[in-house]
Amino acid sequence: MGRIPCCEKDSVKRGQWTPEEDNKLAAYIAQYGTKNWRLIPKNAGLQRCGKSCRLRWTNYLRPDLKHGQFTDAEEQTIVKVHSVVGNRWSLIAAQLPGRTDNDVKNHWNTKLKKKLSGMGIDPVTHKPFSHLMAEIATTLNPPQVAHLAEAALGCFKDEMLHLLTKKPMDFQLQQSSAGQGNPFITNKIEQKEDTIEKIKLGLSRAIQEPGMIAASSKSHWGTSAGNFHGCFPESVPGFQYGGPSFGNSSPWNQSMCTGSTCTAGDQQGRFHDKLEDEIGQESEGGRDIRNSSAIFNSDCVLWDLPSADLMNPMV
DNA sequence: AAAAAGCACAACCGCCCGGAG
DNA sequence: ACTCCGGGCGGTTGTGCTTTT
Repeated sequence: MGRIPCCEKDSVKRGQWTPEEDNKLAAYIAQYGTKNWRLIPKNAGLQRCGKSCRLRWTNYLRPDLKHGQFTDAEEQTIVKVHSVVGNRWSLIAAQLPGRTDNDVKNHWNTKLKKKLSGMGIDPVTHKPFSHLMAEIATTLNPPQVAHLAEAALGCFKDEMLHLLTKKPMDFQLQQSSAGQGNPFITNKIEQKEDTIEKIKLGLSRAIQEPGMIAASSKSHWGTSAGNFHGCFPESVPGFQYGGPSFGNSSPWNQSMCTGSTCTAGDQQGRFHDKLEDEIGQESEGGRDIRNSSAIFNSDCVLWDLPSADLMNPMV
């Protein structure tokens, strides 16, 4: 059975929209509105599928849309809301006037995910990678923990190398400031290996450190910088991480979600109910992620690396 | 200077869901 | 109860521009 297709695929045009098509669609909608998307392309004289017209309108032509770069504030909002509702792009976009779910999704996938990863934070759970590894490690026996550390390094090594070597100047500056003074290029490979070794050592230690595990299960990151042994970068220009989820209210922080197949929908729904209120209050009263800046004010404890060593958040 | 790789963004696809009739 | 439609979503592809090699 199944539904009838929204259009005959053979007879519709696909691909990039031309300015002419845009004009036709915009003019038609301005006159007749968006009542029936199936009829719109036909009536507007467009060889397009109704769904394609709807997407073009909602994602690009709508007059209230904002085009251009996301601001820092918008990025922070995305991260903040995402930490509460996950990949519900329309919900996130609703907090950003003039932005569409597709905009937000694209921006998330192309920039913000990398930015968070670069900060050592898992973009799915919004927890630091080290924290996640430690949580997993609590369920394993010591021999398995060692394997876990190896596996984790295998997973992250390529990305780490990418992040660490993307902007050689950072290394160069750090090297000279450390008084070592060797030319960057000749030491590049050695530095990579050295850094990987440091990460390896630190990660193994983190996973096996009982205090860290106890602390992480009790106090959530960002709420008590003194108890949390996580690894965060120092303040990133134009980007601050955190939000309401950094308190005990976040479903992520309660380990209900462990990946993209998160099943905590009910809880997320409840948090969503509070979301708009929270965001409203935060933007007005300043009770927001800026209060969790303590996170950014300590060097990485877990991996025994100064935060500048680990990541370049602006990659 | 040219080719290759990387990147950002627009657009599409297939599936699902809820509301209206 | 059923169909149709609009809309949401995750994933993916296509395209054009920029950066790197």
